[in-house]
Amino acid sequence: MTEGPGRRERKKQQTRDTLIATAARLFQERGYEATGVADIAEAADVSKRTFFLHFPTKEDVLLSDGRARLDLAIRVIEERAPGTPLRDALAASLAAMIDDTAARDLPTGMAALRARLIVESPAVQARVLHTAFAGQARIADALLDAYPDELDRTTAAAVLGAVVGAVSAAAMAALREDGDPAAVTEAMRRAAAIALTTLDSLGD
Amino acid sequence: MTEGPGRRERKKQQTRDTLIATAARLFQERGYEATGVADIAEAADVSKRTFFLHFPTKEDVLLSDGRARLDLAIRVIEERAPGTPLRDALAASLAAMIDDTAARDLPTGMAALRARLIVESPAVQARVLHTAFAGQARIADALLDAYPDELDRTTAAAVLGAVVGAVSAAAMAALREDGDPAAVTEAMRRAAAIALTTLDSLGD
DNA sequence: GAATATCAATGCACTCGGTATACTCATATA
DNA sequence: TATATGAGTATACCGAGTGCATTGATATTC
Repeated sequence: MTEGPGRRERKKQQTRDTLIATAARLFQERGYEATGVADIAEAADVSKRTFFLHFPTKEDVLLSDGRARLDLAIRVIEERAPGTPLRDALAASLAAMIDDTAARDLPTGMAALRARLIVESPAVQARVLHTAFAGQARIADALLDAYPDELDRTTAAAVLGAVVGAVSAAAMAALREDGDPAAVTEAMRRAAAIALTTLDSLGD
Repeated sequence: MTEGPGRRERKKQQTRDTLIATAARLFQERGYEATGVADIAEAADVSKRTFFLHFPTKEDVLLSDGRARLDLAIRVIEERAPGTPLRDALAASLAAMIDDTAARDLPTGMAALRARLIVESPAVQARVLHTAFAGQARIADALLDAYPDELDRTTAAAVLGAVVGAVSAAAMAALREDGDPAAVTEAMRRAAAIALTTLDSLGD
């Protein structure tokens, strides 16, 4: 009895993977706006209805791995070593996300595609921002749980907003200037470092 | 010959104002999602097509005054007194936006409505974020123009991202906790102050 | 091993935001 | 008075996303 998911679950996952790969290819070839959900479904040989069974919106097919990355960031905070200072926990959480992106997405070219589409499609941009914002709120909650004596809810939100805002904006600026992935990653790290200084002034 | 816009222009403005007022009322009464563009147009006694002649999307009818506020922020930076330190210029720009919001929107109830809709409608939330992000990039450009020796493009983006991100996240958190406008404004000011400390570490 | 429950996927009709086109008519201008 | 402009209209259309009833493969129970 090999554990693991059964055939049904595996087929479901396969459908999902096919949809992601197909969408990525079509977006690459024709551009985001010019590719309809019906086209993706057609090319993946499933119904349009099936697409929406797997992804709530067209944009989400691009952000499929975002939740895993968010979980990672939160886990880093929750599983910190006892006595870890707030600043270090947040820095580690950020670094984990950036490293994970660099390690997983950059080689596959997914990061590059996503970057291109973020720059060229306002709809994607809006969706990414919204997702990031929601994720940042969850991290803020985790941080508040972990350091209840040093933070209140609004301050936690402000700190996370500053950090995520800085990283996002820097990444976008770097993307627009030159798309080199290494340069973008470096810009994100620098922005994170800058924004983390907000924590140094908290005990006033 | 009274100067000013002619009758045509006045009627156009009137149509626009009617649309904004009608939309606000309907959103108030029925909620955002439950109100269609067709409903708004119908209630304002114009065609649906006319609505889209005035506003590019349904969300934009709520954000009609955003551009003026952005122009204000940029003007504050451009018209700073010679020798004003970077930090003070940015702080003044931010304060001007927050004050303008408090002064203009809070009395009319428009801020309260917008706040309610931001919290309850993901679509509005995404649109507001996107607008804020685009605006923040323009302020970053203005800041870069004003202080070319102290900033590079990525750093300017990071700093503005931190500030706007902090203020946005804090405002949202305060909105969710209790909708009191004074509390929200106060949270925004505190977040701005926190995020501005990023500037203290720039000369390293 | 047959009966039954579950659930991914389907087909279809529908809503709604947004657009294209071709038009009307009041207002502005010469 | 003649002409040009541009706000608003009617209509048909597109694409994203949903509701609903159905099918068929896989999982579970007896």
